[in-house]
Amino acid sequence: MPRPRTHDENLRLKLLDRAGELISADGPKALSLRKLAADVGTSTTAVYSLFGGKTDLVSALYAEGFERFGARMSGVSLTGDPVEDLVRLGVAYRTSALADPHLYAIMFTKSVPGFEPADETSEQARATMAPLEETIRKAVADGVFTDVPPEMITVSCWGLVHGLVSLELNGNLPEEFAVSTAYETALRANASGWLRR
Amino acid sequence: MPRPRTHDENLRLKLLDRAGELISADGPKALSLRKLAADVGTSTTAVYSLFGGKTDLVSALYAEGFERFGARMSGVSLTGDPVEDLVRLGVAYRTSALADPHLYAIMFTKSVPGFEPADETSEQARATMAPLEETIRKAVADGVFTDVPPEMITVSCWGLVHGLVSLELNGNLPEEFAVSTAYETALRANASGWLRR
DNA sequence: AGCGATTGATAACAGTGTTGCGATACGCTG
DNA sequence: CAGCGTATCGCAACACTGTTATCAATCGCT
Repeated sequence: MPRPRTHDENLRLKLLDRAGELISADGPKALSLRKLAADVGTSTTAVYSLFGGKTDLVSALYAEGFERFGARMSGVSLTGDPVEDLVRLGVAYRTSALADPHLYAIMFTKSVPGFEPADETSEQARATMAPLEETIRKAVADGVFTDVPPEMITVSCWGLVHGLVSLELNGNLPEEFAVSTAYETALRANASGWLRR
Repeated sequence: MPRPRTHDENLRLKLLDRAGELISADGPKALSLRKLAADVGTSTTAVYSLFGGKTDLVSALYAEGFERFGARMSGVSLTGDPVEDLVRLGVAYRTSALADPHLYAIMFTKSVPGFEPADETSEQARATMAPLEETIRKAVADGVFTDVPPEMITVSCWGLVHGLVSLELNGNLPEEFAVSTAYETALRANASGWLRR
């Protein structure tokens, strides 16, 4: 048989790790296949045999990002009070995003030019929102939230947290803005807006 | 004196126009200085003498984007009812974003790798939100909205619309989701959440 | 007419993702 | 044990990118 393969699962993980580091350090622009390969002691060919190309490598990072994200989201301890729980989930969302902002950028903004998430992985993205969906579904069923399709509230909450986090990461918020407290207040106000009156 | 200059204001506008077209057609990745120069019948040097470089060209697009955006926002006819007005402004925001999504991407997501908005232009960005700020400031002063710093509400509303629009443009929303109506409902619920109780 | 100076297109440079070639290094066969 | 076959992977070529240095072209003035 041929020479022993070095493009194995181990190398795959090393590439993925290093790629994440490079992106986290200097942004998506700094992720070059040549530099990546040199850093882990292989050639650019490895990326092609293990992933398929640069966009597929990014796709793998995308998936990993959602895995971490989903873990944090489902790790939130819920109280049963919908408003309080939505706030908690929102805070966890922000914490996750701030933990690795560049992964977040890959997930939710088109920060790597050629990359478009595949439908399958895009499905995984929404699966991350399961705890949120469940909380809202229950609140509507219990008559605590107003009677609209739950997805409507889900998307609204998701939109709010995503928007606030995006603005923060993008540097669009005023300098002297007390982000943390304002963030929580906004979450609470938004959730309250869905209370049955 | 030297040869007559052709790198003039006229060419500047043609470059800006064509750059916008290229980006709107195939995304930021498709904006190449060589192609751009060829399309308007000049050389890449023009971009350097007129703008300074590619990122500066993008910077000019960024500014133009905010100009259009600001025009649409301040063109909204207001009623005096804060909740209704926030909904109207939000709808105008979405309309603007959907009108030229790639310009929106330049403005609010880091869609062009090397580009970082300068502080000055970033200031212009927030100036666009003037109608929103004014509406909210008044509602708080009148005691219609709860008594928190107005910027807090402003950022919250901005975050919501920005988040929803981003998710929509990014393809993160479910296929069969009735975006328009859900969008309006979400805006109204969020605004209602700030009502004094 | 010819000089001087400035303008702008051309071409070189360093970098990118991607692809095809070809040396490599092993198991199997003779 | 020599040598073949073959899967594997590093290197180099290709086409492209933004950027910069060079240098020919082109005008007004002497």
